[in-house]
Amino acid sequence: MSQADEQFSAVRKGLLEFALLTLIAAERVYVADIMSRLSATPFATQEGTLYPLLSRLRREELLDYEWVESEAGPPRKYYSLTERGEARLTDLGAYWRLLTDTLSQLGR
Amino acid sequence: MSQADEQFSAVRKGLLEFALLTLIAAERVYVADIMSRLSATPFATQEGTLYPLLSRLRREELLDYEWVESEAGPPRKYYSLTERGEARLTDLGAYWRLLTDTLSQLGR
DNA sequence: CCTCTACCTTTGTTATACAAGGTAGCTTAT
DNA sequence: ATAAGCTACCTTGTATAACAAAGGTAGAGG
Repeated sequence: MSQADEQFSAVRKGLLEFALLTLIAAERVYVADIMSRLSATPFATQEGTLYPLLSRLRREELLDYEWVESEAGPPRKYYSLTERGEARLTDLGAYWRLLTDTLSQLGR
Repeated sequence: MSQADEQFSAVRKGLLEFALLTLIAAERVYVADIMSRLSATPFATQEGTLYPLLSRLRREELLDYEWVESEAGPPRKYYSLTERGEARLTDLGAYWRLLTDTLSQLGR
């Protein structure tokens, strides 16, 4: 995967937001969960990438969070989608399909 | 579309190479043809974007070209895929499917 | 010689990704 | 008690890359 990642990084770029919104829409997660869920996928990433992205999405009011006490250790920030976030995810899905359709039409 | 393009530019970014290889695999084209074929799609772009991309793909030996006389005006450079180019296009298609599958699995 | 077509380069902006470093709460062991 | 260690939060700085806009060369035809 590492070699492929190098070669296709441009394609993957910008899709982390899509992956992240998709994941958060499906599960209530905090950062360590996100890292873990993405680690086995092409979207595997670092904290230093994830936090700024989460901050941006929060500024755009696509995400919300709540503090949740942990059984052991410091409290955790669990993320969820706002209504705007769900709308954005829907739009991204539509855009993704548009790209797919366009690519398939260019191939004729 | 212009508003959506702004919002989703990160997703579109990096896919121009994929779109371009797909198009050139399907048709023998020169730059004006490419601009025209892409103009009605999310991949619409400028000469200043296209030429450097074509140069890079040629350096990577994914593309080849041949000069063809025009009935009127200067000769045109028609592009085609090399064997490596076709292999790359196949790989991109596989990677695209991987991304699609991953996204769909994250949404559960 | 003027215009059109077609080639291509240069420069600046923007966004992403990553690596490294920094703060602080909670638990455990001495 | 208190120090050490773990978990979890987050920021800063750097490299890379795509994109876009503008500018530049040159042949063919009227």
